[in-house]
Amino acid sequence: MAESGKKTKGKQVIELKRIEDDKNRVITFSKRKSGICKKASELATLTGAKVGVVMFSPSGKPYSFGDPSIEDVTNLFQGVSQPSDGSTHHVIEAYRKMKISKLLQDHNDFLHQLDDEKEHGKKLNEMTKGKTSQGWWESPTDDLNVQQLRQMHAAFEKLSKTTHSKINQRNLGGGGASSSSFLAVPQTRI
Amino acid sequence: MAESGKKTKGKQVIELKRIEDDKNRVITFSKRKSGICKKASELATLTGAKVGVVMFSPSGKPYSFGDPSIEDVTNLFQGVSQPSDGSTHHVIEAYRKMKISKLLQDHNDFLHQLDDEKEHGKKLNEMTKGKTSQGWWESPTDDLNVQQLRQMHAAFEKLSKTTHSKINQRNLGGGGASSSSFLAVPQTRI
DNA sequence: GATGCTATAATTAGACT
DNA sequence: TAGTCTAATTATAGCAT
Repeated sequence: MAESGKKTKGKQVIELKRIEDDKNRVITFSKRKSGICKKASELATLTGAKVGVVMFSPSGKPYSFGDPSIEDVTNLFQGVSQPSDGSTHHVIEAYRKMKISKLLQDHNDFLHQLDDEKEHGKKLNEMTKGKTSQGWWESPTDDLNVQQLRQMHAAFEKLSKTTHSKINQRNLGGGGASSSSFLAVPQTRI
Repeated sequence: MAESGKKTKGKQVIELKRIEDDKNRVITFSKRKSGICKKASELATLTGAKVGVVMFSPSGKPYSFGDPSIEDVTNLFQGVSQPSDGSTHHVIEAYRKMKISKLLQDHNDFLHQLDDEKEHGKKLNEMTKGKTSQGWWESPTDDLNVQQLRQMHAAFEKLSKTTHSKINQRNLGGGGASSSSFLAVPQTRI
């Protein structure tokens, strides 16, 4: 029969820009995430290198790969150990973590919305409906609060920078100017 | 000519174990390091994911890639170093509050800017500002905060709807971040 | 919405520069 | 040390399940 002769189109070239189609984007993330982890694993095996990979999916879910371990590698990179502070109120801390994480996710989605005119707030709505993703912030380690604040700020900072370049800033003349310099504030006494 | 007919052997299969030959191992690391960073960059571009990669070469040199930046991504996952003093419990606590407060301020500023560009989201902005200006995040027993988060959520959503056509910028600079954040840090040594 | 399939694009081992 | 070339291996885009 005059069949097409080929079962599939095979791999096609794709443009190096954000994949707009929701489903496709998620599938691509999933597949390529695996690919990168495999590559990282091979690199570590073949060369004996220490490799750490951290990825946050478009929806904000964290994934990681590490050899010897993601913690080891990132700590090695930052060259630090973390202070264990067991004196904080854990309930409040947990709540705070949840809130911060949530806000961070919100911002991620918000950024994408600005970038993505087709989808408006569809995803945001779905997310709000209750499937707050669970994950890294519920990890056993209990001393991530300060760090997570920095995460938060990094996110905001990026957001601000991105926006400022487009919108003529108006609010940063006075105290608000510290948006970008805030992170540089050392551990000073309050 | 009765030559072998092929200029090179092409890519050969290699065992998934440590490459013993020194030179070969280093070359492989170098090549595959580039490959992984490229993949990571593509993943970030295609799916909007945040990706961070940290690698220590066989000789101990650190390399990293990050989108938006390696610091942001690793901070997001683990947090940056904190000079552990042991006596900073309370300071940290207060510091956190200050930072949260500042973050919210920055955030409000951001909302203001968007609002300034387009007047449609004015009321929502007021709402958000009103809810947050009283310091809800500092309440010791804040059981309603999730709800308020959702309100903030709504504000984001509405705001994005009114402004997304105005702001048409890619998330965080895209490819620009890639090239500039692919850096070797020659200071650390293991 | 995750997995498997297939044809094709992309990566890379080896040799050289 | 990094870049080039070639041939062969891998990864994966588009579909199907």
